[in-house]
This record gives sequence, C-alpha cells and structure tokens, in this order.
Amino acid sequence: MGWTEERVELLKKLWLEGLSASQIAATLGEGVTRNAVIGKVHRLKLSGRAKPTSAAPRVRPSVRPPVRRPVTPQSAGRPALPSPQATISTKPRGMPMSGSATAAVQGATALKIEEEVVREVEVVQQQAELVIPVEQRISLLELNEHTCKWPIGDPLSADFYFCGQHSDEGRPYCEFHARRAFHQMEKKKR
DNA sequence: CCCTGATTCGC
DNA sequence: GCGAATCAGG
Repeated sequence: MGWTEERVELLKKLWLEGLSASQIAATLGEGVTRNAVIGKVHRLKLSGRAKPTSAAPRVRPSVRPPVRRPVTPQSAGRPALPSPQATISTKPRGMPMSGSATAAVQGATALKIEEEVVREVEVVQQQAELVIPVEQRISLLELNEHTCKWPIGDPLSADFYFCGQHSDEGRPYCEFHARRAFHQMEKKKR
C-alpha cells in the first residue's frame, strides 16, 4: 500500500508524539513495517522527536565505510507482522484517557484517528509490567514445576508473592518473565 | 533475547 | 520514492 496523504499525516503525528517506528507501523497496519516507517520518516526529513527514546548519538562516518551488501536480491516477501504477544490479560480497570489526542482533529478523520489512538493505548498496556490479579497470586508453598517463580514485591513484606503463571517444563519462569530475566542478566554481566 | 533508530542502495 | 537488509546501539 502506498503512502496516501492520510497515512503520511498520521505517520507525522505519531512520530512527533514520540511513538516508536514499530508502534507506528503496527498502527498503520496493512503490511507496513517499521523499516518502511523509518524510511519514510527520513524522506520526509523528520528527525527531531519529542521524546528521545534511546540510541541518539549517530556518528557520521567521515568518509564512506564499507557496508557492502551481497549481490543477492532475495526479494521474497515476508508479510508476517510481529506476533501480537501472548495474551496476558489483566483485570480491566478504569483508565483515565489523556484526551488531548482526539480534540484537535476535524472532520471525518476524527473518528478514524480515535480508533488508532485506542490501538496505541492497547500497545502501551501490553508493554507495561505484568500485573497478576490478586485472586491469582500464589505463595511460596503453592509453587510447583510448572509455575513461574518470578518474585514480585518485597520478600519481607506481607503482600509479597510469586508470579505463578504457567511455565514450560524445566523452566523457572513464564514466557513473560523469562524475557525479563534475560534482560537483567545482560545488564549485570561484564 | 527483546528492542530502538540510521543508513545504504537495488528496485 | 520505497523499504529490506544491515548496522549500531540499549
């Protein structure tokens, strides 16, 4: 799908709001990859962002470094979008929307954009820390070979508990916390 | 591992 | 102009 004016405007808006390229790609949907978004952003000469997420210091190579690509085109299409992450549904609680987004939009575009914003929020929620509903929390005694042993809270506190989500055989953590554990290891290592 | 943006260059 | 592949970093 090409870059229609609508899509370009939405791209600009979201980019300037500080959403990541992949988030924008997911919002635009329909086979748009984050690479496509980034490429378009550059062509539009957008660069400055509201929120410098990370990876800011791009060092300009003084001359031209050898970044040669193999002559193999390999133009096979990969339509697959990033998997929508395992459905970790937490108990829906009232969420105060920051209603700034929908305000300054005019015409028929408003409704569409509102839908997009809702999707953005969902993405954000998926990326937030996993919260186990109280009724599902388990104590030390209830752990077994198939429960995630990720500790939550202060071990000395009364409301300390373990994650307790299902973990695969031989694995100490659930899928979610296994990733978490990896991350922290990487940081502490070296 | 997950992710981020930046860059190049064949198309 | 487009964006996959790649690079470089967190």
